[in-house]
Amino acid sequence: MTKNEIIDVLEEIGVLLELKGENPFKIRAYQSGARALAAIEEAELARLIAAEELGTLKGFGEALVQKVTELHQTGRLEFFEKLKATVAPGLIEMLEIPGLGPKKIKILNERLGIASIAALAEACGAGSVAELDGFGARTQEKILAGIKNREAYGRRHLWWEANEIAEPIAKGLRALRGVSRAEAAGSLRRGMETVGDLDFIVAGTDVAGVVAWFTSMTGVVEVTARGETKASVRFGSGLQADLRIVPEDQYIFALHHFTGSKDHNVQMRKRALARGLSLSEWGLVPAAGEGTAKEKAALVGNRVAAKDETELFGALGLAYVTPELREGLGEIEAAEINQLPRLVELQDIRGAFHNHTTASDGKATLVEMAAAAQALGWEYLGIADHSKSSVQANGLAPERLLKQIAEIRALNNSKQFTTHVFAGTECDILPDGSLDFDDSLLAQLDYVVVSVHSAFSQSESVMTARLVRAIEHPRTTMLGHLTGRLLLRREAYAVDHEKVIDAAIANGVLIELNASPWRLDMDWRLWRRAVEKGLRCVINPDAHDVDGLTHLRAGVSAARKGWLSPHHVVNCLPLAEMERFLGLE
DNA sequence: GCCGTTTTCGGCCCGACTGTTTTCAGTCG
Repeated sequence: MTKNEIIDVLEEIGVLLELKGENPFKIRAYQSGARALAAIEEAELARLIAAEELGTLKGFGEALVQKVTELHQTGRLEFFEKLKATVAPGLIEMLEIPGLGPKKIKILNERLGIASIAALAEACGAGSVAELDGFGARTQEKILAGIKNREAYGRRHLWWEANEIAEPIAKGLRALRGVSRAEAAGSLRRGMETVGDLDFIVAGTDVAGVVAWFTSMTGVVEVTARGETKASVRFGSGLQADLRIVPEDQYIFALHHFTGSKDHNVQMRKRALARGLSLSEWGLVPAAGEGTAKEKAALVGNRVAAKDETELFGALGLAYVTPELREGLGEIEAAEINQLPRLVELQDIRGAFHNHTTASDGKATLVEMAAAAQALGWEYLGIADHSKSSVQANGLAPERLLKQIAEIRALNNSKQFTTHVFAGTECDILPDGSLDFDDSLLAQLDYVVVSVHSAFSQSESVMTARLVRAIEHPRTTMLGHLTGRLLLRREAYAVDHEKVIDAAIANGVLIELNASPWRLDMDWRLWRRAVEKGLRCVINPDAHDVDGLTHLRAGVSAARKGWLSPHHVVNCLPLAEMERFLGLE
């Protein structure tokens, strides 16, 4: 069994033990065992097991050593099988309902025989839940609402949409009396492609005023918690937002803590401990001595002061790590030796290539798009409307494309805009990997984007061969949206990323980082290794209207998560160099 | 279940909030 599969088993054991009402510290032992495994390499685990040295891992005693060894060697664990057989699967699902934890689920199961969400809903409807000790009418209502909302509200939200809500809230918080600093933390701040909820950290004194403002914002449909220093609200979209108010001198620690990620925080705390310090949301304090972390942090002079995150990282001997990199994927090691990359920024981008107009399925004309690009300060704008096979997108037949090329040349000659317009196409990759236009037509264009818009359900090997064939076409400049995924809506089609990346490198073809908030494709997790192997990136907004050009920002965010520097991203080149790159001199 | 001794048991992270209680247990992060 692989390391990740073993981690999953340990975590599931933790959940099952929770439902059985086991000793919480035993549960934690399994959870920390899973975390310890996550921190080591697959090969290291194999070596430790072979050398019978697994027990040297912190948190691994006799029981965990035996269980992990058994899983690794046989792929099974009798203890786990037996445990699973004693817990109804419906109980695990019930943990997803807010307000229900293992204790309450256990009572529901033992007293009312409830073993599924359906049975729970029924019991709530009949009023029998409210009659249980420790339950009441409010709890019963909350459970029912939780079941009802699970479908609609349980889902994640696009970064772009969440950010559009978060930005004005952060601004509003900062404008409040008694608030010195306020920021959105969490996965939103890390630039994750989707976010679960919003976290706002506020440094301030007028605590009651902040809570009152937060819970009465427009768009709030429900206040799910309201306390002195914390509050939670829900918007109509189902998006939840949490607020935390802390004293000014703890703000940086709270901001860092709630920005995460969990893996990053675990590594940071470990590093602090190795230096005799304890890092938490309250501060950075000596690890030894009496008292809780909060009490220690409250002692003036005890806490390491940090007025910004640069000082926080500095206190642990690290260069500043930008939030996008805080995924526990080597950023601490790089920060330790001051080898973090100079990441690409929105201001580095000089233009982009994958954009549509009213000629195909865009909502703005060529002139409107050019005007918008100029307003954004772009040196160049590439127009790549759909090709004829994309009938659903009003793809251009050869005559219409020729006409558009002439229009673009005329627009450039007119000097109406300082932004130069490149004539391109988003040419369909047909199911067999051939392109939708003849070579003679493609040769008249400044560049060619090739993309898949049909036959999504091909097998991985067929799809991979199809993409590779298109990449090998001599007229191909860049590959559009590698996997065709639509975040939260449509799965990626099956494709061997490695083979496609290798083919792109071998043929000098760019792979696009499609900046549409629904795509962000190719995924940021693949970029770091790909550019190390020699791939070059182009960040394209795939704009279908004037506003769509601003999606570039989401693409830059994803590029930063992929450790990309300006020299990896060709549309950081100024116009003259870009023309040379495209062979247009 | 793990750990570290004051070395085989007792402690293990904890603060905030809610709802049900009337002094606190359960949940959440």
